[in-house]
Parts: sequence; C-alpha cells; structure tokens
Amino acid sequence: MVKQTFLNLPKEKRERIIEIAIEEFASKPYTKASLSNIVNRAGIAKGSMYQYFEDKRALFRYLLELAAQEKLAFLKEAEVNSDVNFFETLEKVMLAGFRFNLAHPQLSRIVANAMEGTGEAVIQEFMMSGRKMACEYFMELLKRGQEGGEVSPDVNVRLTANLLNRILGEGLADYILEIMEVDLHEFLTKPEIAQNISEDTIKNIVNEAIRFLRNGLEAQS
Amino acid sequence: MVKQTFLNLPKEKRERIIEIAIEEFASKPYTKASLSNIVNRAGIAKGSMYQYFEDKRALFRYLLELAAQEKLAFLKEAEVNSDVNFFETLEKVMLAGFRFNLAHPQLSRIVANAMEGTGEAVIQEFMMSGRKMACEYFMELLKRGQEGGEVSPDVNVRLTANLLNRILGEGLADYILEIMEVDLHEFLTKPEIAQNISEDTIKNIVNEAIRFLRNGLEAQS
DNA sequence: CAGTCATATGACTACCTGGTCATATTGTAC
DNA sequence: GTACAATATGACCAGGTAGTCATATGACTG
Repeated sequence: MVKQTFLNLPKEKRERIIEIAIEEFASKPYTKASLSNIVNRAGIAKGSMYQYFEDKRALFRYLLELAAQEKLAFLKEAEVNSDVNFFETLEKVMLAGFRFNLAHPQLSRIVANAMEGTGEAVIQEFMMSGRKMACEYFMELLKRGQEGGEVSPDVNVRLTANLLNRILGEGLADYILEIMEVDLHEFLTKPEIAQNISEDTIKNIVNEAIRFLRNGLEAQS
Repeated sequence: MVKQTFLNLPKEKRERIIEIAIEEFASKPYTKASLSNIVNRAGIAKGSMYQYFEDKRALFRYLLELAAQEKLAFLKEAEVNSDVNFFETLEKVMLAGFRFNLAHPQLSRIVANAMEGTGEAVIQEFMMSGRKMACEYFMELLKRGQEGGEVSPDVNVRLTANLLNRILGEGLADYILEIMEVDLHEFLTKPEIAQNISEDTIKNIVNEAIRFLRNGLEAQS
C-alpha cells in the first residue's frame, strides 16, 4: 500500500508530506479531502503522490496506522500492566488516551472521522478490526477484574466494554472541548490550546471519570 | 429551506422521495451521497428536487429535523417526567432512545454521520446546538438528582452529562450491533433485524446499563 | 563519458457532482 | 376554450475529483 519510494524519501520531505496530509484529512471528511490540495500545498506533483501511495485510500490508511502506532506509544509509556489492580489499569489507559488526544488532536480527529464511515470498504474493515481489538481488551480487563474480586460479578462485560470504548474515546474528548470553550476547528488548528492544558487538569478529569466508573452516580446511603 | 412546493406535494410522492433520500444519506457519508442518485431512484427530474429544496444541505437538514421530531415523539411516548426519580427518568430516556434507534436505524445513522462532520458549516451548527441541548438536559437532570439526594454530590455534572450523551447514543448502539452479530450495512438494509429484537432484550440491556450508571463497576464490599 | 535505473512531473482523461434555466406540462378559474 | 399560475423537466454548465502516463530529470555505475 505504501510504496518503497515513499519510505526512501529524505525524512524531511516525508514528514512534510505527512503533516500536510494530516491537516487535510483532519479538517474535512474523507471524501472532501483532496489529493490535489495536498500535493499543491506540499509542493510536489500529483504523479509523485502516486509513486508514494497506491491511491487515496492507501494514504489515508497510512495515516490511520500512524495514529495507531502513536497511540500505542502513549500506552507503552504509561506502563500499563494489566496484571495488577483493575481501576489503576483503567486509569492509566484513560490517561494515555487522553494524552494522545491532546498531543495529536489532528490524528485523533482523523480516527474519529474514519470511525463514522468514509464510504470505503477497506477503511471500514480496518476501523472495525481496531474497534474490536479495543473492545476485547476491555473485556479481558473486566473479566480479570471480576476474577480478582474488584469488579462486581454482576456487570455485563461485553456491554461495559462497549460503553468504556465510547467513554474513553469520544466522551472525554467532548468534555474537554466543552470546558475549554473552543470549537473543534479552533482546537485542531491551534495546537497550543491542547498543549496548554495542565497536567493537573488532566489528572483531575481522569480521576473524576474513574470515580464515576468505580462508584456510579448514586449517592451512597 | 424546504420550499412550499414540496409540502404541497401529494403525501405519497413526498414520502417516497424522503424515503429514498434517507436510504441514500444513511448508506454513505454526506459528501458521497448523490442528488442525481436520489432523483433517478425516485423517478423525478433533477430540477424538481430544486423546486422542493434550496440545495443539498437543505434536504439533509430536513432529514435531520425529521429525525429529531421522530425521536422526540419516542420521548413523549415514554412519558418522561423529569420531576420524579432520577434513575427512573434516565431509564425512560434511555429506553426511548433505544426504541428510536431500532425503529429508525437509518435516521439514527444519518444523525451519527452528521455528528462527526459533513464539512458543511450550517449542518455542524445545527448538530452542535442539538448536542448542547442534550447535554444541558442531562445536566439539569443530574443537578435535580443531586438536590433530591439521589445522585452523589461528588459527581462532576458537566463531565457526566457528556459521558451520558455518548453512552446512551453510540455506546448502546455499538453493543446492539455486537450482540446481533451483524455489520452496520446489514443492520441498515434489513430493518427486520432491528424490529425483531424482543422487548425483553431491550429492557434487559437498559436495566444493565442503568445498574452500571447507578452503582459503577466496583464490587460491593 | 555513456548507460541504467529510480524518481519527479504536470498536462491530461474520464467521470461525477451540485446546481441552473429555458421550456414544457399540468391544473384551475372564468 | 382561454388565460394564467404552479409545477415538472432534463439538457446543460462550471467545477472539482482521483488517477494515468509519456516524458524529463536526476543520480549512481563502469
């Protein structure tokens, strides 16, 4: 899908192209994102792009893989160790996802775009498999939590995994946008907004979300 | 935006056009959905469509308004009365949303598509105001719940409202697709799948989700 | 120098889109 | 039947797209 030619490119050029492609695909839905636009902005010929990638889908998919890779790096850094305490693990996963969102708002926007459907079958399959992996991970986590006695045996593991998926993904992202009082466009075009959110703020939000997941909403009687 | 001409149309024709438009916009992202396609399938001339709606956005927006209207009807039917018990209210709202999703899978797909961005400013504004309304409703609900002593005073109302928004929306929808073991396309094109989900199944899922929201995941010690 | 291979190029094609408009058809009232 | 307004029509336009390909430019080898 990515052609060797692209990988042979000098790092600088490669990164410039990718950066511009990310901007394009983050700022509009897949179908509206334009290769002509990208090549013009990057100062390369249309034909060159097709020496680098099979087609539009291949480029987009490359960006998605890049996003996955980057997110995984954040998870690695968080030293997630699924063996220990369930809620601690969940907290680390949430924190890592959060940091990824703030460090790469455009990449995470691209993923969100791809999630709701680009109209390209190959992309949808790719996203579906990613979604499934995430859900299975949460399910595994929940099961172990139940075995360890931390998580109530009553919870429906599959249902909860799906809810966690949306909570950690879009749910938190929505909230951040709301409290920062910026619209999506601002958030994407001014990376300093995301970068300037303090470590404390992030930890606070995560703590509150974890408390919600732990205890629910009901007042303790 | 909708022109009088369209509203003057015989009910039958009007409904046929709308039905086909819904199919088109539900089956592909906004940009890829094609007016030419719709008019061909509906057996009317392209120009006629522009006698009915200002432009593509207007038609799409009309569908969104129709979806909102329909969903509101389900909420009305659920006899949601925000004054009483918080969790009961939440349950009714959840049930109504669920039933709407199953009764109108294509409409709810269109809403989801629109949510993640069509690239049209006017549509985004419309969706954003809808999202805000939903969030504010949940916030109001949560606040009253706290005042009534049902909801823990510790919960971050704004955060929780955002999470509820995603849980009741996409979260449950994801789960349904997973347990039915169908992909989105099947679910949209074969309405009998959604229709055949038993009342018991629905109530069970809602109960489980409510229990999760009530008590959280942690085992009671 | 010549020869060979990887890379770069941008004019070009084929296609499809949203949207328009002069014309034709219909319905209605007198 | 005639006059008038509402509605329907589809050929047409301008604009944009993804993707191609013959040609040009390097860059490296002997």
